[in-house]
Order: sequence, then C-alpha cells, then structure tokens
Amino acid sequence: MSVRVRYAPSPTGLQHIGGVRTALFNYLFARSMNGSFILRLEDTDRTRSKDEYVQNLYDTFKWLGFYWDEGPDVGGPKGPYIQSERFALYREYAQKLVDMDKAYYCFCGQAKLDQKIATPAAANAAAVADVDSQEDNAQAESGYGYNRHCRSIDPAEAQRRVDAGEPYVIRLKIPLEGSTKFTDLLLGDIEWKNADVNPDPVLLKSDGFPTYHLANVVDDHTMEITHVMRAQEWIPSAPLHMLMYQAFGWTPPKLCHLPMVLGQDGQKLSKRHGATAVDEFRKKGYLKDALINYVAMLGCSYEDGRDLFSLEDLSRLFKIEHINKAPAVFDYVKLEWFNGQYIRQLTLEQLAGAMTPYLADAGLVQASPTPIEAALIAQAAPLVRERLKYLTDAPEALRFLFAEPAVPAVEEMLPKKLDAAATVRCLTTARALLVEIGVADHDTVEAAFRAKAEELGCKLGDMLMPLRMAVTGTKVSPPLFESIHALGVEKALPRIDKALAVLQAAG
RNA sequence: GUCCCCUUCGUCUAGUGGUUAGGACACCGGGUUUUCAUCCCGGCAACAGGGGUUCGACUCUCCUAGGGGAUACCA
Repeated sequence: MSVRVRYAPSPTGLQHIGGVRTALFNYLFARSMNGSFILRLEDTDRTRSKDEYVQNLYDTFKWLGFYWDEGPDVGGPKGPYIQSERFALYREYAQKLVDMDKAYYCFCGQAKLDQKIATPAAANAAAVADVDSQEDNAQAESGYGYNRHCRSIDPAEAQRRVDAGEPYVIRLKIPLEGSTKFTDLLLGDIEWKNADVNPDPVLLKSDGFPTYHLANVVDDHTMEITHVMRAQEWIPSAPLHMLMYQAFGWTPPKLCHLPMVLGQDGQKLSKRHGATAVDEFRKKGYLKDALINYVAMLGCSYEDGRDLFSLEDLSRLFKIEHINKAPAVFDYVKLEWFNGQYIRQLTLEQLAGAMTPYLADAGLVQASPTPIEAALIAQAAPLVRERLKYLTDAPEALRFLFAEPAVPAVEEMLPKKLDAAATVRCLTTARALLVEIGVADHDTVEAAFRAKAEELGCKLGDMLMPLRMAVTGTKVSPPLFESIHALGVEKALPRIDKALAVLQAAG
C-alpha cells in the first residue's frame, strides 16, 4: 500500500515554524516514499478559525514551494478536505459510537465544567467556595478532568433528554481498567494505563461540531492515511485516538511523533522568541530555501558532512530513522548563516529580482522598476551578493545608487593621522584620477590609485576612505570602484565636489 | 500533583560495543583584502551522574537528576 500522509493545520493563526516543520517532514516523507501528501483543513473550532488564516496558509506554502497531491484547492478522491464541509460525517460516526455503547451523551453544561481549572489548588478552592455544588462537581476526584458524571445515565433516559432538546455533548467511554499500547515509529512502544487517559473526552461538541479527536480519527481513516507524523505534544492524545480506532474496529495509521522545536530558553517556540510566523521570515528578507534547509535539519540529519540541501535533495534523502528524539533549539544565528549561503548561491539575475521588492519597499525604486532602475539594480547585484545576510540589507547597502547621500561631516572623512588639508589633497587627487582614467577597468584604476598614493606618501585606504564617504555617504560600502562604475562617474563628481567644499571650509 | 517523552561541544548534529568521539553554526586567533563582507587556515569546546551487563561501554540495562510536553466543548 502506498504511503499517504497529511498536514492537517487548524486555520486559527498564521502559519508558524512549528507547523511548517511538521508539514515539511510529512512532505519529505511522502516524497521520499513516492507517496501522497495531503492537505486537510481542521477548522472545527468555529470561533477561532478565520478565512484570512486559510489564505495565509496557501500563501505560505506557495512561497515555500510545497505542493500537495490532494487538498481543498486541488481536490482529490477522498474529499472534501475541509472539515467544516464534512460536518454530517462526524455526527454520524459519533452516533455510531453511542449506539455501540462506546460513547455517551453528557448533559453537564459548560458552566459546571468551568470549575475544573487546571490546577488542584484552584480546583479545591472552587470546590470549597461552592459547597452546594460539591456533590455535582464535574471535576474528577483526582482533581483533573471530567468526573464521568453522565457516563452512568441510563441510555434510554439519555435518549429521552436528547429528544426533549436538552443540550448535550457526546463523550468517549475510556475503559476504566487496562492499558493501551501503541508503537511509535520513532519512540518505540508506548503504553498508557487507561486510568491515565483523559477521562472521557468530548467527541462531539454542543454546537454539533466534532472535536479534534473525533474529526482527526474519522478523517485519517476515511482518507486512508497510512502514517501520522505530528509533534510530540500530541503524544498524550495518542492512546485516546488508539482507543477510538479500537472502538470503531479500524486499523490505526502508523504514528510518528516528531521532536518539538524550542526557543533559546528551552521552552516551546513561540512569539516571544522572535519571528515565528513564516510570513515574517519572508518579510525580513529570508530566502525560502534557507528556511527550508534550516528547518529540515532541526531534529533530523541527512548526509553527514553536508550542510546545504535543496527541497529536492531533502525529498530524496529523508529517512524516519534519521529523526532525533530530543527536542531541538531554533537558532536564528545559524539560520542567518544559511540565508547568507543561499543569497550567495543566487545568480545575479535571481538576486536582482529578489532584491527589487525590498528596494521598492524602501522607496528607492518603483514597485515596477523603470528600465533605468532595473539596469541599476542589475549592476548593483554583484556588488552586494557577498555582503548580504538578508534581502532587507539591500536598501541600506545600495541607497547611494538611488538617492543622493547627505554631504558627510568633516571628521567622518578624515583618515587616521591626516588633517583636513591632507585629506583635501587626497580627495582632489582621487577626483583627478577618476576624470582621467574612469572606472571601467577596476584593475587599472586601482593600480593608478596605488601609485598615486605612494607618491603622496599615504596609504591607498587614506585616499579611498574620503572618496567612499563622499560618493556613498557611508564608511561601509561595496567595493568603491565598482560602486562608482555602477553609479556613473558623472554622478560621482558633484558629490566629491561637495565634500571637497566642506573639507576646504574646515581646513 | 499525575502521566508521558527526552539527555553527545554554547547550539544543530554524526556516531548503532573497541574512534585521537567527526562535521556545521557561534566564538577566539591568523591569512587574503579598498571599508564592510566573502573566502582560506588554525584553535577552543561534549558523551548529565551513579549502579549493573561485558574482556571492553557514548553505544545495552536500571536508578537518580535535569529538561520538555500533556492534563479543554483549542488544535
């Protein structure tokens, strides 16, 4: 049987690193096994699910270059792939479980359940404060979870109350005794005492929508999913899902719980660790290949001794056995290195294209660059390819090409140990050389500058730094002659003259 | 609290009984250089602790400690 895996996000927020990691591993597994990768939208939380998040999901994966074989937008034989469009299915299956005495109606309202806070201290306080409700407190004796109050209601009686229109949920009957075992592809055998499983979780909510557990199991089965790869935070609900497969009499898919991705402080990765929404990485000038490469290597290895892998490489080399069990810390510094690597791998044309939106955002060029701007960008690409860590660094590095820099202050132009008068001599000489031989041939200009510097008794850098300040307005710039070449000598000269004027005034 | 999972340099990892424990990022030196980068060379740095098993444990096992996760009508 061919492999079928799915990424089943809930559109309740922007796609983040954790989700992409899960999607990526599923994707790579499917591709490496020549199987199918399926996208399914788990939008059963009707208060938190939003269309904009669905759009963000599509945008994100389009940017990353993932494709799915079956999904809401591309269709497929097991659709629909949006859970809200499968509404009737879940009630039907929940009902089956009730009919088989594997699940039951529960009439404990939300208010009663609100008393079960997640800490025993708070729960006890609530119980003490409200003596009247003690008998009927929906809290389990252990202090956690539902107390199975409605489990003992006679089915016929329950049916009458349902028919009478009383609000209800459907809960799974977790066996009181025994244990549930499953084999995780990564972690091996895991066994849970049924007493430790979430006591009788809700399957069908009072609004008629399924909970994650029901929808997930029903869909994975009906969509013939063969492998479920998800984050380790799901381990505690695995036995519950196994119990459901057992109740239905279905063969469960193979489970593989992926290690978590943590922030620098060792906690689950979240917004306070910095950018976590994928969209944010894009806006901050990361390349998708760098992000994919880096994320793929979090908690997994491919070929020893190699660092750079394309999506295709990863798809070919991925092996479940190479996934680590331990959680991995997300390291922005290492990701930065990957980003630099990928920027340097871009062709000049690709880099020019990639930088353009960022230059436009900075107001340096039109959103659709004019031919002149486009030519300038093309000339700029080789100047910065070795220098960018992020695409967002491009505007600052290239501003002098597109906008007139401020005339530098005197002290910014003075090389170490040189006064204003000496600097004027350097800059004047430099100007003359530029006029005389131009910058078309960088080696020739450089040789000329070198010779002249020696003649003047100063260092090459002493001649170049004032020139750099005058032309680019900054102490740090791409190689000067190339920069002036891209800018055009005729545009550089007035800048030099302004700088000279300032220096002469000071000298 | 309870249950579950995890543990090799600061970080990501290789390693599947016998290795000088390898690589990458970061960091620290040095070189190239026109500033900044890139690039090249070198260095620092780890098997959480304690019992077993074994001729021999980073590798197998147990315990402890530490970390993480879960304990919803959210996924």
